Order: sequence, then structure tokens, then C-alpha cells
Amino acid sequence: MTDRKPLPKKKNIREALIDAGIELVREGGSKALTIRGVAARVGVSHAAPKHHFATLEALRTAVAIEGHHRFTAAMEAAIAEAPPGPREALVATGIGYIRFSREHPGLFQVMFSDPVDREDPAFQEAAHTSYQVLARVSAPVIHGPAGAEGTETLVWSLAHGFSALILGGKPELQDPAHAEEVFRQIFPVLPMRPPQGHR
Amino acid sequence: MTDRKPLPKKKNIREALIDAGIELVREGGSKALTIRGVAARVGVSHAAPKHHFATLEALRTAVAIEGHHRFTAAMEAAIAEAPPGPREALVATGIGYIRFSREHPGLFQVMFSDPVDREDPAFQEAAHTSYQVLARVSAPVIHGPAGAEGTETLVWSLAHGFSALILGGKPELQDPAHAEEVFRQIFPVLPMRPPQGHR
DNA sequence: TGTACATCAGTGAACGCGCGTTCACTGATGTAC
DNA sequence: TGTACATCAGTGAACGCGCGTTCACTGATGTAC
Repeated sequence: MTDRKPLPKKKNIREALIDAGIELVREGGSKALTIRGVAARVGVSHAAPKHHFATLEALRTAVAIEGHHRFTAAMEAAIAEAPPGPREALVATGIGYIRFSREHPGLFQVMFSDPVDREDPAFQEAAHTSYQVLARVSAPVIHGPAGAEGTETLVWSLAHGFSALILGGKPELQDPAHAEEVFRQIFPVLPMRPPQGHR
Repeated sequence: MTDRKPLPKKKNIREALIDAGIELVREGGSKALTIRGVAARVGVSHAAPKHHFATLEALRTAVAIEGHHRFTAAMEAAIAEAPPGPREALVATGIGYIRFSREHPGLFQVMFSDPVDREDPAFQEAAHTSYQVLARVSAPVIHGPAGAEGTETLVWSLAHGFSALILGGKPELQDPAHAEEVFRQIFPVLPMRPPQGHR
């Protein structure tokens, strides 16, 4: 009932706007991400976000960065929960990849398809970090064709393409369980190094 | 100078609207596809398209169908120009795939990412036909993991994912020549049947 | 052959909507001296 | 400690824009009889 000035009043509006953006995207797809929308969600005037994001693209970039952080965390969690061994870690990462894309299709589109500021160092770092997860678990397993670059691009293309086909509506992959089954059949086709006795 | 009634006056407005849509998408990306836009392009009132497309999604679906037709033709042309042999045909198809996606990024997005009427039989057939090109050239070459479904999905995921990474802005793949080189290194990693003496 | 009618594609004006943006302002906070 | 000033985040009203949509209409074409 008091005035309580230094309380959680306006903690961090910038973060609140980003979180609101992620919620809007989850509920209405990537096109639901608007300046007026996040402002209304946070309960602030629609001119307020201008002080934190100069343009809609800047807001979108910030949402994409947060998306990459969560994407990275999702893949790391999948690795942590996987049975031991490098092959299991790689498969778990791939499954985590496509599962995230299915559970957050709008956010995925913001991260990979919508126009963002690719020159933003924070975006580059966030995207690179999520990329590195896949690169890290691929390196010990895949017997790549042309060094590290080819190996990583191979694995990433396969996981990303599979996700894109799901989100693109390919009828045979619309059932999540079946799609994962297909993925588990496909993935071991990649040229793997011989197992090095992890049991 | 005469009135010439039965001349190429209003040949086929529906097709003209679709062509205009493809041009708009090429010039301004998939978001440039609007009812008012195609009407203005054709030189017709903005209420006219309603007689041919009930909703924006119906127009978008028609553009996506035409896109799939052109996509199919592009891959067939790449196959026709390739050196003889099933492996060469497969690689050429993959290259044709990613090349089309780079040359028509907006149309590619309409075809695979934007909301269209996936129940439309014409759309299903057009998408299936382009899919079948990749399936056809894959079957004799790839030693698939789990029958035809797995084989086709494997090849498609790889080509589609590679394209998506390019369009998504992955820095290392922005140079077309270098991207194709990487793709040519990656692709043969797939488990191929032994060559059956095609020379 | 002629008449009446239905159908259909396109017109042009109008509508409401959500959007990004601008602008003068307010009020709180920080800082120089 | 006090005063004057600058800075900054947020407000609320207003603007113009392009959008999909609606509606009464026009004019051409096809069809029944």
C-alpha cells in the first residue's frame, strides 16, 4: 500500500519487451512481432520501445538473439540427458534441433528466415554459439569429406533441412514421433568414425 | 486503330495475376505479394482479383504452385545438361536445387515457408512433382538406410537444408561459387551404390 | 430471328484496421559547481 | 549541502500508409424460349 519506489516496478523494460516478443511469436507466428504489440504486452505506451529499439528490425534481431540462446540451451540439455558416448550425443543434438524447431516454429523463423541485422555482433555471437554446439558434437564422430567446414555444414544442413521440411508441411513428417523415427534412421547414414570403445 | 474486340485484350487475367505475383516476389520478397499489388501490376482495379482468388492465401497458393512448376523445370534442365550417368544426374539436381533457391529466394519462401492452402489438390500435385524429381535421381544412386522414404528424405533434407543455410545468411556460404564447391564436397559423402559401369 | 433474363468479370469509391513514426510534453535521475 | 542544469525513459495524441474487404454499379456474354 506504500509507494515503494525501488521495488520491481520498471526493472528492465528492454528484457520485458524481448520476452513479450517471444510470447507474441509463439502465439501468432513471426508476423505477430510488432513494436506496438510488445509495448501493449508489457503495458507501456507504443512509443516507449523506440528508446530501446530504433527499428522493428532491431527488435526482431534482439528476439532472434534470445532465440539462439534458448536454442543453444535446448541442444545442450538434450546432450546432457543422452546416454554416454559421442554418437549418442550427436544423435541427441540432432533430435534436440528438430524438436526445438517444431516446438518454436515462429521463433525459428525469426532466427533463420526473417530479416535481422546480421552485422550485429551480439547476433553473430549468439548464432555462432548455437552453431558451435552442433560442430562440437559432430567433430569426434563424423568422418568428414573436406575438413571441419564440410563436416559441420553437412550435419547442420541435414538437421536444418529436416526441420525445414517438417515446418514446411511435408505430410509424412507431421507426426512428431514418426518424424523422429525417420530422423534416427537417416542420421546414421552419415560417415561415422569407428566407435572407440565407449562401453 | 479499329476496336478489335476478340484480340489479346483480356486474355487470361488469372494467369497474368500469378505472373505479376511472381515478379513482385522477385523484386520485393515474399511479403510484397499482395492483392492490391498484383492488381496494379496487371493494370486492373484492386477489387478485380477477388473474382479469381477469394483470399490472399489463395493467390499465394497459386503463386507457390507456379513456383513448383518452375522449380521442377529448373531441376530437369540441370539434369539434361549434366554429363551422363546417374551420379552426375544426382549431383546436378542438387546443384540445380540450391541454385534455384538462391536465384528465387522470395519465391522459395512462398513455396516452402509462407502459409498456403496445403489441402489444394493442385498444390499437392505440384509439390509432389518437384519432390519426385529428387526422388527419381536419388533412387538408383543412394544406398538408403531404410527404404525409399528414408533415402528421399535424406537427400531432400540435405539439399533443402543447405539452401536454407544459404538463404539464412550463413556467412561462409554467401559466395555462390564457394557454396557450390562445398556442396560438391559434401554430397558424395552420402552412401552411394557402387557405380555400375556407366563409361 | 428476336426478346428477356441470368451470369459473370471488372469498376471505383468507401470503410476500418494495424502498422511505424513523429512530436511536444512530463517527470525522474544524475551531475557540475 | 544546495542549486541549476542536462539527460533520459515514457506518455498520449496525431499522422499517413498500405492493406483486405465491401458494395452498388456497369457492360459484355451466354441462354431459354
